[in-house]
Amino acid sequence: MTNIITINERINLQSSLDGGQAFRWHNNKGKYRGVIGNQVLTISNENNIIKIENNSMNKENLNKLNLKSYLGLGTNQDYLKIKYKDNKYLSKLINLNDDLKILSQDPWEVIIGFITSSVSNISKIKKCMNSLSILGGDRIGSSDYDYIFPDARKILDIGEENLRKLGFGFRAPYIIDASNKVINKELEIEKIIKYDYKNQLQSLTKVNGIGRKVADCILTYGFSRRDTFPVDRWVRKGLISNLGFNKNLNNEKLAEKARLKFKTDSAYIQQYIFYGEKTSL
DNA sequence: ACTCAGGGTCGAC
DNA sequence: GTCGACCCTGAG
Repeated sequence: MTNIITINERINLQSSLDGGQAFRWHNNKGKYRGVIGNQVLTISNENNIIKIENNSMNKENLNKLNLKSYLGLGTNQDYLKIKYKDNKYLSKLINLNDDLKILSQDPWEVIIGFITSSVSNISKIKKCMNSLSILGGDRIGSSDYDYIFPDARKILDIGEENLRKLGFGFRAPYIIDASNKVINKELEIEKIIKYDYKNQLQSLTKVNGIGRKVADCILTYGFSRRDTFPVDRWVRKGLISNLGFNKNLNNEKLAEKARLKFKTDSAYIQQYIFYGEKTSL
């Protein structure tokens, strides 16, 4: 039984786990506790080595490869520093946040998380997502937030009115729609990974409450795409103010342009810009 | 108490 | 393509 795993790589836990990609990691004195799959884990940095502890009630063996994949550790993005060294704005952001990693999370939870993100803020998204998992999910650990995220069936059992009571507001019917479309197979999550980008967007945006920006986030954080460039209010600001993009373009056009420019660097560049603009670096 | 804005999207025009 | 509506909550 492997209850502790160490990985000799670097990650900024704050910006990666709690910077707006994922909404259910809880910081307790620098250690981040959260759920991956059906296990409760605590992740910390000790002497520049990543330490992952299993805190589940029913512990299963930790799989190092899966954990590395979740944490975006398989690949190294140091090359970005060199590639963009002549761009003052980007090189500053890259160097300031060089241990920021893009996670590969459970697609369903990401779908609900980013539907919830619409005109909201990170702290409120976290509140909603945690309340929902507590109300509808199976408890798998001893702490308040140790729950598996509820599946579509369980969310339908909870119902729109209860989602509104939890604070989801006008997003509640969107979440019900996503759940319905999963149940009746209008949205087949396990198939989306095989589609090309255009069809992925088309499938996801069939769901009420998922537009281009939310779909791009879902594809990035839930389906491991890295050639996606979600454009929100912050990223729009960065692209226009600091990278010379045309302010007359709408967010979808900006996303297309940025995606063409940055190709498979897109997801990282986008996240650097998001993080940078939000913390006004 | 009141205004404002926060990882947008939808439907009507 | 543009515009108002949409829920709620914490900050000022």
